Order: sequence, then C-alpha cells, then structure tokens
Amino acid sequence: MKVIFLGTPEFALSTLEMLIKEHQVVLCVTKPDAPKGRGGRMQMPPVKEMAVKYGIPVYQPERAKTDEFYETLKNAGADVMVTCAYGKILPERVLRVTPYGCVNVHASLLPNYRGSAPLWHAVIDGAEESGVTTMQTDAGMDTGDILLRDRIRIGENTTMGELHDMLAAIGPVTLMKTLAALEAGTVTPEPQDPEAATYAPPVDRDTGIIDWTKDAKAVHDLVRGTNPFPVASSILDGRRVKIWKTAIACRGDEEEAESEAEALAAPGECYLKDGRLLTKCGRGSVEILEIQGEGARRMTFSEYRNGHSAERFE
RNA sequence: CGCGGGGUAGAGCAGCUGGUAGCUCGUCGGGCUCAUAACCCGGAGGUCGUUGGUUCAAAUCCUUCCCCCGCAA
Repeated sequence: MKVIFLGTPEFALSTLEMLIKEHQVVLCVTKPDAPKGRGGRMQMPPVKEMAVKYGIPVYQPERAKTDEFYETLKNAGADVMVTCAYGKILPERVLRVTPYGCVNVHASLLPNYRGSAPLWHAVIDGAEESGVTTMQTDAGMDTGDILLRDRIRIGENTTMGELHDMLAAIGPVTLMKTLAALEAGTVTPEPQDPEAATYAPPVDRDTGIIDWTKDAKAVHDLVRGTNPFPVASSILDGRRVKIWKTAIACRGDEEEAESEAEALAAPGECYLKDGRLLTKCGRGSVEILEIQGEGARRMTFSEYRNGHSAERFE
C-alpha cells in the first residue's frame, strides 16, 4: 500500500523502517526541527533522519489544523496513514483523506494509558503487562476503535528504556498484521470501553523526584520507570543526585517484614545491613545500585560514598 | 556562540588567596578476633587531562585543544 507515515521520536523508527521495506511510504510527516542538547543546536527528529536516509519526502508543519496540512496529505495520494508517536492530534477531515483512514500504533494495551507517555507510566505504576495496540484513529486522544493488540510481560526490574525497546520491536509486527487484515477486510474494529480508560500524561524532570515516604516497591518502580529519561532524582546530604538503578532490598510487607530498628528509621536514611548499603523508604527499603552526582559520571553507591557523605536522602 | 560544574594514586573526593600533594575505599604485608564491607600497624602506587605562557617557584594564575557531566530547551 501507499502509506503516509506520521511519527517523531526514536520509538517510531522500527515501524517506519518496516513500512519502507514492506510498503511504499510516499510521505513522512514529523515535528519541526528543534534545538536540542547542550549547545542548543538545531536537530532533526529521528524519523526525519531516517526519511532523509531513504530519500522519502518530509513534511514538518508546526500545526496540523491548517488547510495546508490537509491539502498536503490529501495530495500525497496514499491508501492509508500510519501514525506512531507523532505528537499531534489530527483533525477529523485529515483522517479521511485516505481510503483506509488512519491507523495508530500505540505503546500500551488500550484503553489503558491513553496519551503521550504510556511507556513511562506503565513501569512507574508497576504494571505487570503491556503491549502494542493498533487502532483506527479518530479525533480524540487515543480513543479510536481497537484493531489488534499484542501483549508482553513487564519484569520486576524492567526499565522504561527496556520496555521501549521491546515494544518498538513488536510494534512493526502488529502493524503489518493490521494493514494486511485491513486490506483483506478480516478485522473488526472494536470500540474501547471509556469507563476503563486510564491516562498517561507527559513526563518531565519533576516526575523523577523520589518521595522516600512511599513504599520500597513504588520507589523502585519510579526509578526504573524513569530510566533512561528523565531519571529519578533526590537530594542526598544537600547535593542533587540522580538515581539510575535500585533493587528492592525489603518490601516491608507480610512476606518480607522489616526488623524493628529498620521500621523505625526515617524515610531516606541510609544504613548498612548484611553488608549491603540500604536506604529506608516509607515501608521497606531499597538498595541503590547506581547513582550520579552533578558534574559526575554514573557510579555505584559505594564508589560515591568514598568521596561524599551519604547519610540521608530528602 | 543558551547557562553552568568537572578532569589530582586502581575508584571516589579535598587541596586551587602559588613554594614539588592529602583523605576515604581498594590493593599488598603484618597483627587481633568465634565473628563482621570490624579494628590496629605498616607499605606500594600520582610527570595533578593536553598545549603554550607568567614567575625564583604552579595542581594552584592566564592561554590552546580534547573528554565528561548538571540545568535549560
């Protein structure tokens, strides 16, 4: 089929590449170049880089609600539009410029985690499974009828980055099945249950600030759910630090009770137990495995402690 | 030219109002202990990122380049 692809970040690359191989991508729509990284130099979105590499026309409008946007997509003469983390809501009329409409590849099991950051929230919430959903895009925020879903399990220590890679790997597969089924007319769009919907709002640096009064599991989930971006952070003895990796040392529940002394410790307090350097949480404790101070590289907590005090997180 | 921090023993840091370097951990040797990421004693290990300069003298001041990182986007 002739396809218009709309996507922006790295997550969309595997899907775009598969489309290029299996179908004919006639136009790539992506967000405008933006200043990025240290130095603030302009950089093109990952999707644009790939499109350029394959010699596919690129369109980078600021807004999607313009006549120009509508005309451009309509004139592309495609059979179907595919969106994958494009980052903009498409107007109703645009969704109808191709015979097969628009198919969205979303990194969650809809109706769970509608919105822009499903990967992050699934891990932060401690969800045990996730997956990829393809849907017939409508004018809402990930509210369209579901076409196909593929599931995967999320491990206890899986990071957001790892989940990203897993879903980026199956996304193209789910999409190919979806397109084939659409063409063959063998798929029945299934409406989402609005009552069951949950939302995944954008994450920023503040999302990663650790609340040590929460349970060890919640702290650990936040750390892995914000790795490798925006990364969990806290204040340790007055210094800002990033916390890249933790392990649950003690859940503090019926299965894994804390000792009396531990239960009384203040949240955020660091202490040694059985040769391990632990940090007290609201309930239970975690072992910090990888930490990073300002202006420093990532290192183990033991290394960090050689040159800094490490009494208590705030 | 977006703002800013940093590159000093194997690791993490201090020293940076100039006079050839110190702490913690590790490591090696010895001691002590039922035992401990315990403790005690002793040793090895650094041309202080790179280039040039100022000076009687620079890790410490100025300069070139390389690398790392935080913030903001």
